[in-house]
Amino acid sequence: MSSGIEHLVKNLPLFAGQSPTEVQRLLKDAKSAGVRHRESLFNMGDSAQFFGVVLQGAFKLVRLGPDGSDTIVHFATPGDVVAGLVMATPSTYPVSAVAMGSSVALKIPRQTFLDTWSVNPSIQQSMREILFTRMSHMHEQKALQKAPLGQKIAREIVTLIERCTESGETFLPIPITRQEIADAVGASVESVIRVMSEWSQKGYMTTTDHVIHISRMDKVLEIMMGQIEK
Amino acid sequence: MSSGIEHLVKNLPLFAGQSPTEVQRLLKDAKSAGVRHRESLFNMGDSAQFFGVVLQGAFKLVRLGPDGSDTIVHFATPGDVVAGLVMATPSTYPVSAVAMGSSVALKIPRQTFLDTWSVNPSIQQSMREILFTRMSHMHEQKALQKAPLGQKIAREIVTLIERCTESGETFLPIPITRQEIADAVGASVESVIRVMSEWSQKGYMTTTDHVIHISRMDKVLEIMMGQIEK
DNA sequence: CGCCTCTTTGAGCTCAATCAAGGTGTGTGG
DNA sequence: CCACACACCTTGATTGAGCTCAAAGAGGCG
Repeated sequence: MSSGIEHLVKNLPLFAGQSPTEVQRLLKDAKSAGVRHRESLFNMGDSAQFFGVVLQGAFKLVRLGPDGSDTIVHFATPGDVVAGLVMATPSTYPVSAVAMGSSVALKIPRQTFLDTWSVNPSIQQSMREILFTRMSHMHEQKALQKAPLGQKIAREIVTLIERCTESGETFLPIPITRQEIADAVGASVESVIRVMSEWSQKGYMTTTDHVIHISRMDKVLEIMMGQIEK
Repeated sequence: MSSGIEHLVKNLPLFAGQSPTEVQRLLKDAKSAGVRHRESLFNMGDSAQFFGVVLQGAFKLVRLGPDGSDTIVHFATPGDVVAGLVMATPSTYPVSAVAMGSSVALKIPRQTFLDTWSVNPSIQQSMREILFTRMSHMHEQKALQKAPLGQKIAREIVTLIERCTESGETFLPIPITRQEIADAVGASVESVIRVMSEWSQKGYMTTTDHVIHISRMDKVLEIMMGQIEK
């Protein structure tokens, strides 16, 4: 464990209630890894030797479609566990984890998972909660399949902001491109741009350096709820 | 536990490797419940007092959209665990589980989960695998969002058949309506009918009493792979 | 300056949604 | 036994949201 990381780890809800010595054991052979923008923590298809806990920044979990276009399956934000489910059985990563902006993650070896994590009920509990959140999110998204594109985009942005910031903030602290939003909601870049440009023109939000700032959260929430047309 | 159920339980991969006495404990206060076609095992919003293990038939996990239309989030088939994730914390069911055809499920109280399941690493492992499968399935589905409707329907049917039958079978042993397929792939009934009617006319499949039988699996697989137009 | 990534805008087209109507089979009650 | 409701399937006509293709502007960087 490098210095300067401990405090980040301490604050993770994931480890809440664990004794310091137990945390030691849970992090046996763990390394913190800085990953630069666009670089990946692990790649789809690689043998899954470790799982990750996001400490800073964000990672997109990407699956390439058969045609080459890729789909963003999840945005992993600080506190999130990635590839936790694949540790159970020897296998390969089902997705790639690519950093969005400079990011930091703990890389924890599979063996530590098998030895320590899988027999710690409290950690298992935390991981179930994380999974549950992710699952709910996917379900909601599925339920919105037939909703207009604007609604999907609004929801994606809003929930991402909620997950990344102290409540009340109105900007998304991770750099995200229109293409990434498109990959996340299952739309084409052009369509995403058309929708979001309109919002910019109406003064609902601005984008600077790939960072989205919402100025009219009320309006965006209305769109998200489907109470507004377009 | 009623009679005639034991053998079903014995064969579940979920309990593989558990000693008989441990199985006893895992099933403390569990009841097997027969549920008739269209009736529900539990409803979205109800306080989550128990989770389920599907023994026979199938359950659709349904979420109602805000507009009233509902979305099928998952088809739970024998061996599947439903509402397993919500046992961790006291909460309400995030979906309804509705039987498709006469079905049977074990209802296992939350307390048993907390006492026994959550501290049994081997069971936890099995549940992780089940979750992983479900997660993969959702990811795949998300990756197909932009694929033509036929491809989505074909995939849904084929994977459902795989999960419900010994490998090699070519029919879906649970009664499913076009509406349900539509709700599962996120399309309108009419569109599903148009696609499937064409397949029937071409002799790829037949439907009798809501049971789908595939006669040209080769063709259906080609459609699923996107190698065929329409 | 050329290359790269990302954004933008326009034009045309297509797939699937919607609306509307009708058909079939089953159960139910008079 | 008929009538009626109900749940599901089918077909047609129309429409529109979003996709595709095409072209080009706007920063950042070696």
